[in-house]
Amino acid sequence: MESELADLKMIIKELNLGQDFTSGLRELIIKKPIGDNGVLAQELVEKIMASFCKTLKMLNPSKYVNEYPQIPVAIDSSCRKGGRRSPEDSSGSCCKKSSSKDQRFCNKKRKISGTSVKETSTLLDDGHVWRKYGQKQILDAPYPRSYYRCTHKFDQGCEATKQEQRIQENPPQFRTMYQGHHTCTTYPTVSQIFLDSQTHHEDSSILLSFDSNVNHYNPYFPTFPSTKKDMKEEVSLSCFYPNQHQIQSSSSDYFLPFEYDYSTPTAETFGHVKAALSSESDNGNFISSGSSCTEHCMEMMLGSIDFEDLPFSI
DNA sequence: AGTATTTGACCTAC
DNA sequence: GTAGGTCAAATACT
Repeated sequence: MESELADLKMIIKELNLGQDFTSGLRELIIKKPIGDNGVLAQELVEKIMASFCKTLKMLNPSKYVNEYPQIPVAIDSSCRKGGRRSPEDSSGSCCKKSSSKDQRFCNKKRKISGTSVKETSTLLDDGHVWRKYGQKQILDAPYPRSYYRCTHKFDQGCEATKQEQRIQENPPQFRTMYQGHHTCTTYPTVSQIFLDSQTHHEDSSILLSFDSNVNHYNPYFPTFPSTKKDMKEEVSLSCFYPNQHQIQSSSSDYFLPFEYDYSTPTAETFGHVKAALSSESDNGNFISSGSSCTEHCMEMMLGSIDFEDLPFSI
């Protein structure tokens, strides 16, 4: 029995390694698309990732959750579909009152590992869709703490949660604590990638895609931007991170000339940026530049461009 | 009507 | 025993 458990642990460990390697490969492909086969490669990587997740979910016994926190563990949604449950439901079918209560707090162990804390002056959109499920007044804290879970907790078993709490009124200061990793297949928006890049890669760059062709498969931007307003908000948000904002792509339809310094906007560089935003093609439009874009530059861009008049369709 | 938020109650970890 | 995290009915919103 013990040796079987040891074997299972080894299998899960190996699968986790494979998952990590595939994740690394995905990042590489996203950063450096490999020509004509790039889309196919991205699709294959997504399928491999899905396969790893599926296998790990099947193998994962709940008692290993703490030892392998990166394993996505799906909750038995058949016992809690649709969020609300009528009182009579609790006495029937799979969720008898006692077992329901047993399950209710099965994940209630206070999470210590796998957390990250951010303190910001504003409550920024982190790119994920959260559902508020509680608010609590905390002892000796002047402001209540809000509890959020990933909106895909029940449909995809995503266990990511976050807590938000105002810690100061003037100037406003908020503390956001993230717990768990997103295992849902809703890909991050530009702002999320940007926030991640702040945490993990000092010199990372981002790609702004204004692709309006829904058939063009791009796993990181499946629906972006869904509206022109969304796009404006995404671009606006990036203004908060002026020194790290780079617009870059190696397979762009539109290149900003590299000989210009886009960190100091001039009439000339503005013309390039505006033309890039306004251009259109069948394969989608990309802006590419080796220069970083400063907050000032982004603000001026936003001020000078009428987003409602952009030619691509939504 | 469907979805999201609010909020008091409940339960567990400490 | 208490503080903090979660549930779920009620309520608000779209």
